Amino acid sequence: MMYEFARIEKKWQDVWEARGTYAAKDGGNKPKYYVLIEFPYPSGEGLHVGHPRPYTAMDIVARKRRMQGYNVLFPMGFDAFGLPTENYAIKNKIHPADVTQKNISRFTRQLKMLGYSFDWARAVDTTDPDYYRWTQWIFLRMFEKGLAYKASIPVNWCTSCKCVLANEEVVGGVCERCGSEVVRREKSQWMLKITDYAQRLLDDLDGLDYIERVKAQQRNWIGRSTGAEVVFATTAGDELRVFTTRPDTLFGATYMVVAPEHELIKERADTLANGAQVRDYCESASKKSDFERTELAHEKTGVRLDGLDAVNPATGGRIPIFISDYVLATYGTGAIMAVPGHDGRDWEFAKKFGLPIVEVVSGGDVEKEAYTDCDSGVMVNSGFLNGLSVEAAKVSITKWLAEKGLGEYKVNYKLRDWVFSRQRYWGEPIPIVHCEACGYVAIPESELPVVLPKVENYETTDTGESPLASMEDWVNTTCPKCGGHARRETDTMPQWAGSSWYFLRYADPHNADALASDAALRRWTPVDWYNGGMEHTTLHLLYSRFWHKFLYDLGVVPTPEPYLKRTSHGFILAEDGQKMSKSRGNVINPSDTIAEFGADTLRLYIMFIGDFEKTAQWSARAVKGCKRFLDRVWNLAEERLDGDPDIYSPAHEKAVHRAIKKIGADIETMKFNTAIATLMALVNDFYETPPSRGDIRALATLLSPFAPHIAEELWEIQGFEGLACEQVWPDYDEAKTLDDDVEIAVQVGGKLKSAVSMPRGSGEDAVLAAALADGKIARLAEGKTVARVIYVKDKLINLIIRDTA
RNA sequence: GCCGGUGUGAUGAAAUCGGUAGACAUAGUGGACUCAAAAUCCACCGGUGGCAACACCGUGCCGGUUCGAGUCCGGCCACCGGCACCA
Repeated sequence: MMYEFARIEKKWQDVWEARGTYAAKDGGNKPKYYVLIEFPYPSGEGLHVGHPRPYTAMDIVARKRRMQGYNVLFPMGFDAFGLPTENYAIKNKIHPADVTQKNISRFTRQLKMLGYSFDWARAVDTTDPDYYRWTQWIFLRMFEKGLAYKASIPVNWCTSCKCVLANEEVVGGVCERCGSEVVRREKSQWMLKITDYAQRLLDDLDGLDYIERVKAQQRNWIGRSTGAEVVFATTAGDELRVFTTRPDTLFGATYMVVAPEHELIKERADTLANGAQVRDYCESASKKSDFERTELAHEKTGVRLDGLDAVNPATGGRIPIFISDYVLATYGTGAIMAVPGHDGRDWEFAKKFGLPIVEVVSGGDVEKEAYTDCDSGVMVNSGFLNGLSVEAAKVSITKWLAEKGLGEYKVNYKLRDWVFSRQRYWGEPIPIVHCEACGYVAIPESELPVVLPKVENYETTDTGESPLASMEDWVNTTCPKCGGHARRETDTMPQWAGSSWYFLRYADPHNADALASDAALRRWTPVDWYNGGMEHTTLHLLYSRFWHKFLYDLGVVPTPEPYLKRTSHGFILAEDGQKMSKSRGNVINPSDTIAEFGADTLRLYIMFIGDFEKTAQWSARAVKGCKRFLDRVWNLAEERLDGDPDIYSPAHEKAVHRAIKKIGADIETMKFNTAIATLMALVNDFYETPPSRGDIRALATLLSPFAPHIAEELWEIQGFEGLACEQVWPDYDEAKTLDDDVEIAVQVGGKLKSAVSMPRGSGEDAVLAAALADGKIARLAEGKTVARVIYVKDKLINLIIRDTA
């Protein structure tokens, strides 16, 4: 009989669905285990081969945990708000909600074809009003606590999406999504104060089992640095505050620089001798895109503020103030003290503008380049700091500043608040109205959800307003506070809103009274193991940690962190080594592979392709190898064998015990490729010596997390009890993994020369005797002295041989 | 520049602790089966020299530690990912 994968796969998918095999059970006393993968954005293109890599990996983990006796929650859902759907809808004149429904059903169908053990009854859809009601609810709690606020700030404006972007969405100066130019625009935006949580987001990483590169990237992104805030007085009586990580170099501050957006300019421009020139500079800086300002503008430019100087609080000397775009308005105070002797950028600027460079840390040559080392070097030209180390000087000057009321110890972060408004239609409405009398007012909880109205025209406008703004009947409303006239907020939330808490909803997906019940959250959260893409490390992963901490502070969730363990998969490249894309025509559709070889083959191949964490290249030829393996498995067991299903054959007992050990360990460390290699090697053994019924039982059990359909079919053919996927994960006996006789390598002078077979556990004397009895070794040792013997039990013996003196 | 990672056959890759480098697979070569092909099964498969036994070389490069280094240490080089005028 042929291995009819299409029939078999459909058959078992139907059985599992009918029996509710993979439902997470809210009762019972098994320990829980929550396995999570990032839910997909249901794009119009359907499933891509990139999707099954993380899904199959975590399906294997979920299946193994069930076999290990856990009550497993392994859910799936759809992150369905977002621009591609909206753009597709505009182009094809279909409502985004209809597009979304169509895409979700296609994704669901494709995912079911892969035989994943999701609990489909818990599926969530972020665009469902019953879902986004709670997204809005969380936003309102943040608004109450002052964490959601409106501010007019320079934002990143994507010229193609006609929409603002979060800092995290701007990559290399262009829009992360469409690659178009991003420019600065001053706009009033809803913001979320993620910066209030910066320190906790940083500190709590220490206790988490995240892969190191994820932790490192989040730490970098949060960007904590310590130093001091120092107050400089200006000759006009202003206080000019700066942040510095090197307060020790204060005596070397020979000028100051403020960002073009700094308040001081607005206040003082009129009083300056060169006010017009300063304003021109500001204007041209504001017109530059982020790209021009950061990537191209390494040549320093700037203008001195004529007639306004500052006083260095340490030296008492007058120093000039400049305006330059190398100082960022959004970091620190938007102003710096410039120490050209010990900062590369300040040094460059000082050289260009002919400003004095003072050495305050000895050890370099400040005329040649800035000396930035702070580990070695001694303070000079620095009054009371002279002779101190840099570290001691930092402490001393900070104390001095605090005593004089001129400054204090200060921590700064690169992390900025999260720009939370989008001028688009297909997102969650922000549940706020603006009342002329009361200002911004929250929609009462009883009126949630604020449902996204059906509009005729959801195209974007160049004015930077959401398509909702033109819906007069919807926009005009009454103020919940005073009953007067009010206008609804017409911006919507970014795509990252719904995904910031979706894993909580899986615990209790149909709850109408809360985002999830307290009991359900206590039962299922936190997530035990979360796998997702590296591209979400500073977006979704950081955002959802922030939301979760906020919910923890409110007492809504029981733990301060949402995910205990985080792993990440590599991308799948096309066969030509390029990224898969429609335009290149090199996209592999999983459905085609399933049709040709079956879901089990695809699952196996995508896991066998290479190191799970690394980028891998698709190979159609290698897919066939996995199909060949399953054919070989099929041939072994397609007819019912006789014999005891619980006893391994003497010929294979050792190999089976080893396979159980190896495969179990490999799943835990995500070395799926070597786990599959172990299965292949076991089957190769079975071709050399026919397996018993018990051996086949072990094979089907071990294979079942990887290739669940064929495992189930063989299970049935062999007449074993129950389902393969419901078996207990087998134990191995360490003693039975070991050989009675071992091959011991014999080295002479560290070089492999021979090998001897010895009983396991043999002592050095016996092995040495056997080694010397070996013809080749005897020849090498003839007439010489064995000066030293290194023996590694059961592995190797190394003889150091010298000429007899 | 900073942070993280990688470098091994023709190819994808293996190698818990420093202990027989190349498991498993793809491609290839030879054979069996077949009228033939495909499929399947069996064997070989890092390089050089040799009829062979065997010898020498071999994990990006240079050096070190060690009886012994793909693995540890120091110094380079190349590539990939992230951040970047962050004071």
